[in-house]
Amino acid sequence: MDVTIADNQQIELQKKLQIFFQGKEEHHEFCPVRDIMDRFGDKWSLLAILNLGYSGKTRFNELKNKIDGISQRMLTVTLRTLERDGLIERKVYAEVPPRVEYDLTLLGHSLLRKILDLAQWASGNVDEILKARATYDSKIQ
Amino acid sequence: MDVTIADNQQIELQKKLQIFFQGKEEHHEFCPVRDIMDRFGDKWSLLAILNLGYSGKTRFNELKNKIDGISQRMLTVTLRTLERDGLIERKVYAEVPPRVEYDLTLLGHSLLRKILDLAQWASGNVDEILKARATYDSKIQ
DNA sequence: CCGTATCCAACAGGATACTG
DNA sequence: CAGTATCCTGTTGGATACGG
Repeated sequence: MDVTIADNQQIELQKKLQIFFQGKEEHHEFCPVRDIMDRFGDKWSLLAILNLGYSGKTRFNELKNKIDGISQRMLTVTLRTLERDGLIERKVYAEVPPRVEYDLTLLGHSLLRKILDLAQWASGNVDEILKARATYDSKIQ
Repeated sequence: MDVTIADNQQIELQKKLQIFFQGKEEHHEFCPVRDIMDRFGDKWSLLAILNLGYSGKTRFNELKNKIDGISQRMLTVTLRTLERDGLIERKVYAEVPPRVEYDLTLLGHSLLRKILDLAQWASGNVDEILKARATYDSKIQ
């Protein structure tokens, strides 16, 4: 047999793709997945998760300082959404002044790992992408 | 020594996080990475890449039919952006009527693999997330 | 067949002011 | 301190019509 590593990778890839396309005329059927992946799209979710992963248990204003440029409103909205999805947990301490601490859940940590994989890919390919953009832009002028 | 697998994973995680936070007061410094990851956020890029990965070389209207719900405008916009980033390539055949074929580049294929990893995570955790949402919603009415 | 151009609605998200 | 509430703007993306 003369099966290369590349061939095996290709077969593996097709298998995974099958999972998402099998027997579905309507491809938007796997929307729950998209729904979750949309969390990658909003402006602050990734940064919130990265910062919580980096710093661990963090208070509201502390987090606000770490995530540069985020407004109070958007931090609240972002944290609520992540909490609702079970990715972070919110602990309120009955003190005066009030203290609220946020931290990743186990689920959140498992997502963090995936985010870092992705960030690693992006980081490793940013040069090639920027080069591609430059080439493209110079051609269409 | 009594270092568990979990401990090692944690250390590995912190190492990766360091890469993105090292010596940066301003965390938005690693924006090129975010810039790329924003492609995950828009409404159609992922579906375009998944479909191209699944079907290989595909024509414009063929792709339009496969990606359910996409408008002509958005397919054009999406494909242009992906082409500019060097993730897909566009081949025009000088025929009448014109024929245009799109396909993933090598870079696009490498991104496809990451997307599938992510989709696999999402797919594997969608139940837990939906359960978390239900719990959250029932608590706050 | 494969687009571009134009217009328009919906929504994400910023600024600001106020509260338990 | 840790939020809500309100208002307002910019961007995303859909619908439609037209062009090479």
